[in-house]
Amino acid sequence: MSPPAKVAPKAAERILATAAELFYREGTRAVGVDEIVSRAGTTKPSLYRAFGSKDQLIAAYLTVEAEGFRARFDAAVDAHPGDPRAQILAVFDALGAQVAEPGRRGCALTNAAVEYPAAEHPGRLVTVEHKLQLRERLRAMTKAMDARKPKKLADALLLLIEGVYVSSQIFGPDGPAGAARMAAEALIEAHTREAPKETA
Amino acid sequence: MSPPAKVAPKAAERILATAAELFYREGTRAVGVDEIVSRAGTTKPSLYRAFGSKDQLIAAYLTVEAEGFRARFDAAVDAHPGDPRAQILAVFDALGAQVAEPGRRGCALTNAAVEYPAAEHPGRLVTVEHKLQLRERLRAMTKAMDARKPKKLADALLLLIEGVYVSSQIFGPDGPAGAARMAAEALIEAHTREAPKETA
DNA sequence: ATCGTGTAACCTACCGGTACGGTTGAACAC
DNA sequence: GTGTTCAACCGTACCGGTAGGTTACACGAT
Repeated sequence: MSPPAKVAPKAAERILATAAELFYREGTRAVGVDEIVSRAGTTKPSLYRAFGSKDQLIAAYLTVEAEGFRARFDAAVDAHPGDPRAQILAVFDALGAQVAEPGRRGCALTNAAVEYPAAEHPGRLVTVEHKLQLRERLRAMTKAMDARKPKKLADALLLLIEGVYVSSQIFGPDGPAGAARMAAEALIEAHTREAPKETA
Repeated sequence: MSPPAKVAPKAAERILATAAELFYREGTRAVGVDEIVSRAGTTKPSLYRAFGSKDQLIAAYLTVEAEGFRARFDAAVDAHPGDPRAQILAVFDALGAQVAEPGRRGCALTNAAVEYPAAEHPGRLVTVEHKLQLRERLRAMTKAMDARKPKKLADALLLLIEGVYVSSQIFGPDGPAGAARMAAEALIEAHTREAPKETA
């Protein structure tokens, strides 16, 4: 009477969920595998059978985080079909709301890249690919709004986004992150205004 | 004939210099005290006599980094006395040049704050104070240029600065950091333009 | 029989931190 | 000049704890 129903969360899932919470809160380097498995109510062999190594567990955690980011990004975009300017501003609104949540500590992907400078680290690879995707998506949107220099505008917006992520964890809730949306508007305006010399 | 001349660099100085290099390159959590003292040609007791703990050594390292930042900031500001707009753009130029240097990995202070979420960590305290100072200095400059919303403009510029620092270590030299100066100009322009209707 | 799991022990390496004893050099009395 | 003293400064050797990672094996359910 329960076709695909697994009521028992598998050990691997519990490990990943527990690791995600601890990794995000304290940083991946600060959390040991012993703590993860004991909080997940399982044991080290299960972790190593399912993920191979701590580094690969970190990569799996970051992959989940990247999917979450994309989901929020898509939600903001889908709320304003055909209006790239409104889409980007919605992204900034969602971003502002997210970093204001208690317990938030910026972007898990970015944080991991800071923690692991080595280019070959599995977690870093996930981060780099994700950020390249983000850059591309922003570029597509700035092109769609006929910005004068779409790549520059997209990069400027990306700087704001990363700035929001890191500054929100250094300054508190009243930090510079609150200026992001207005800045994004101003940058978009500056790149799309018909202005001094005009081009269509 | 050489009153303050010490040709022999003391152990503490060597430790701090070595630690600074390793900490910046690899992250503070990735570097053990054993590696520091062995590369510095000394031993652990010297480290603990001079700095008390690894955390305090990290704080000392970050203090040095903060002084370096202030020195570069001052140099950019002093190059354009009485012209806050040019001062800020000079800061962005210096920033762009700095993060383009090989081996650079963003802001040591910011990176440390990401590594240590705990508010009480000595290194984090150094970072938070330094960033608050930076915010204040930017505010003073945006006020001096009669920006319409000087605090918002200063915060937006701060977001760009942090964005440059973190994105430069995720994307390579062709990353979004290259858009920072232009974005800063646009934001300053937007905050100082003589309103929708133009006047010179 | 097989798969997923937990038990329990074990490994090497390294972590941050310390008790203690040696070396040096300037200051002093003679 | 010589001998003594004393405080910095320093290194040897070591501590307990924990890190990530591995092994062999037993168990229960499908």
